[in-house]
Amino acid sequence: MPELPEVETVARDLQPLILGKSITEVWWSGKKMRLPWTNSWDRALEGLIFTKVSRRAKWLVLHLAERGAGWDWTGGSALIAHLGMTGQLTFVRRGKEYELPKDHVHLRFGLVSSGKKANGLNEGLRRDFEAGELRFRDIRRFGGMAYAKDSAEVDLFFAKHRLGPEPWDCPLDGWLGALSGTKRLIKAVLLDQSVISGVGNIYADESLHAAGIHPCRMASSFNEAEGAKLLEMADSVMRKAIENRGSTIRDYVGGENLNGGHQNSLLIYGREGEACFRCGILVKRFVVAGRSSHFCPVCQKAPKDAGAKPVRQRRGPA
DNA sequence: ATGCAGTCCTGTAAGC
DNA sequence: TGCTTACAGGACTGCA
Repeated sequence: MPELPEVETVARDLQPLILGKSITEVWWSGKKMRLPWTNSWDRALEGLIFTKVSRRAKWLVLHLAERGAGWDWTGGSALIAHLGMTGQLTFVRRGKEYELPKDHVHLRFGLVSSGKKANGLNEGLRRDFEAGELRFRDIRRFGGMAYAKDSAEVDLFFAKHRLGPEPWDCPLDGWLGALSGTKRLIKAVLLDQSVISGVGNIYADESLHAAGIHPCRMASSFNEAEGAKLLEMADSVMRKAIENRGSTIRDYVGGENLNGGHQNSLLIYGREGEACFRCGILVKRFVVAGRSSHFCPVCQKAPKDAGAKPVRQRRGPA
């Protein structure tokens, strides 16, 4: 499930692979995605050159320039992608297409080297100028891609989605204000992209565990130290996950179709019934804020009025 | 205005 | 063995 660290890994992988390449053709499966593709974008994209790959929260931004535009130019048009739950955005070298799964592929962008010498383009990043295709694959189609024809449209797109700051950009006073000003459980607040962006279910559980806070705590019950601690843990948990190239629970792959490595470092998510690494007590799982939530009943003390719905224990093999 | 439940979507695996 | 059903969850919609 791609969250900020997974999307950051895709961005870092893709940048050197597609930088300086131009789009020769666009193919769409015709299947409806969460972010609906529009046929008329195909013609507009042909001939455009990738100049930069960036990320905002869980969104990927593939910046494009018109042929002849300055190489250091990063404004202008862009392809914006969200990976949803099972989205994969990878660069596939020509001739290697059939080494990768071809089911559930919804968008393919044919790419060739622009043939231009780089003026100001970081030579170190251009390690590969082979032709190939940028491929969007998404089993559940909760993700999708959109084209924004200029920087104003890119800005409008992100304004519409009302993304809050990422953990490392989140001012403490704003965060504490958001906690005190809501009647929601802390788990729901962590997952609210307009309050703090980039955190999904996995890293919300990891952050709460690292901070020793139960997911059913009312956000408004936090004192300053608790709020600061949680923000600090969200920051460090995400940074470590980025270092490990994200977590592959099932379908996530980076921009080079490689699995992440952080799934082996998760301390609480997916560990129901296993011993807490800190205290040895068995990890529990409840549905909180409509999401499966993993926590340690000792390290993360439950509030007296915890109102989570118990989840039926999954039986292992007989 | 606020918060919650329901919805989408398909592969996987539990359970009968 | 084979079928049915529950589950995974990001972001949005609709309702109370």
